[in-house]
Amino acid sequence: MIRLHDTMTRKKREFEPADPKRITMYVCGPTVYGRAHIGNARPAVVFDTLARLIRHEFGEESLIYARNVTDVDDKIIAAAEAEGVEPQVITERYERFYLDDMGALGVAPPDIAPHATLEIGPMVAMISALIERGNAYEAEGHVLFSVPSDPDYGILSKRDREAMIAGARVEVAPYKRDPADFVLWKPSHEDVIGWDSPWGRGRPGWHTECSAMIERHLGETIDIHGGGLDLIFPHHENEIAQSRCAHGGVPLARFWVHNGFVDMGAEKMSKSLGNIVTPAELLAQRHRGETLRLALLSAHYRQPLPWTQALVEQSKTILDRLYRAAGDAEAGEIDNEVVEALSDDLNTPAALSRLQAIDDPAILKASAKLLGVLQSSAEQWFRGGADEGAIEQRIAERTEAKKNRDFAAADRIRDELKAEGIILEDGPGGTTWRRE
RNA sequence: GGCCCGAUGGCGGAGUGGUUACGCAGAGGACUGCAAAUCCUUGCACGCCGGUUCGAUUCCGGCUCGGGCCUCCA
Repeated sequence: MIRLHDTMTRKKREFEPADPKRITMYVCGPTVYGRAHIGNARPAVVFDTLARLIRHEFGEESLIYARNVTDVDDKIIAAAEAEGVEPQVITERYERFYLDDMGALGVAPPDIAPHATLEIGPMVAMISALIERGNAYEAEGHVLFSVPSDPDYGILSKRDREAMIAGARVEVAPYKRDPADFVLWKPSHEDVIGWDSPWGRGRPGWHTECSAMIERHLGETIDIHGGGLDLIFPHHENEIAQSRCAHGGVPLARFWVHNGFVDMGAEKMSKSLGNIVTPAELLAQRHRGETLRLALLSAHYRQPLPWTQALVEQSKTILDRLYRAAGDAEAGEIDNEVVEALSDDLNTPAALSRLQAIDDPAILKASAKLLGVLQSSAEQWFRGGADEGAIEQRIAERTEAKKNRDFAAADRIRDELKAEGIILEDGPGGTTWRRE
């Protein structure tokens, strides 16, 4: 039995899918205009882990996991203009980077990766439906969602109208009937990417994409909708409003699952604060993706996670030990306590703790797979990518020096290899080596 | 200002009404030419003030501090 915290009710509840043979999960994916940072990676890793758990619990084929790609957006347009290229050049490049980066973190591709630009038809259809139902209106080439038309608006973020108006940082464009109304469709000038629509040439607003893609690929009500905490308002609130109103009031998602932030110091890591660290940078510094993944799973997904060098190093040490413990074992049975820990609202720290207590290599290997770690061979982890021949030769030289009790020479060789990222260890059976 | 979340040892981090996980780092020891790895041993905490209770880190209230959202944001 899996229990999940649901943002809508702010409580942990038993996760009972509507159809255990067809569980639907949608997670807000990247807007592809720049390189993902570690904070962006957290939801990808968290929901990848949740997907592993669900598949373990309900069967490999039970889950349909969709993660969208936002490939039309004002930031993309701006980036394209800045480089003097077509938006597709930007979006294709950064989607490729995103998949590479997430792949390095052991994140499996989702089952479905809908692209906003390929879903314009469904979006136009949904917007039209909202207009027909009186939940949206056209104004100066824009189509806006009428917030006052939806009495349930605010159910997820627990905001009432007065609170939202008190906030009043919303742009009050002259064509808005109500300050809280948000854009479903906006006009595009001739030199900007756009599609023909009943309201003229334009492009969709961000919130619309997700609602339309969910409807088309997964259905009117999905089991799990995930994303970062910062998406609760306005993005998910708006998705809910659109979908509920377009579908006669049926709920959009049965569970709303939100991950906390990765922090730098006391603040969240974010591009606008300029305090980001990217997986690409860390990987370039010889850190392994698996290390970064473990670091991201070291705190419960709803807690803030302070990102530090020490955390990365600690994660590496833990993985070294796990790999030594697992050796070259084949995966065996999965440890039940690991499953139980994960089943309790994806308690990865508790699962990791249990993992470190498993002394059967086969069970360890199988159980670690639920967390998406320990899936290489120990040989690959400790030695992969190194120039074995050269290292063996240096070791032979050092062994000779040791035999002659020339410890200065022996230590020099060891230090030189250390500088190249190779650790030598003398054991009863001779000298062995591993990558740092 | 409104809404929301958090505060656990040097660090990371679970959890619990009563003997307070686990990991990293540290200390001591074994082993080693010295290391590394491994093994053994080991010190260290529940923000403040009240309340409920036989008993609170755990429940309730207040406070302080920190963070998030309210604009793009994982």
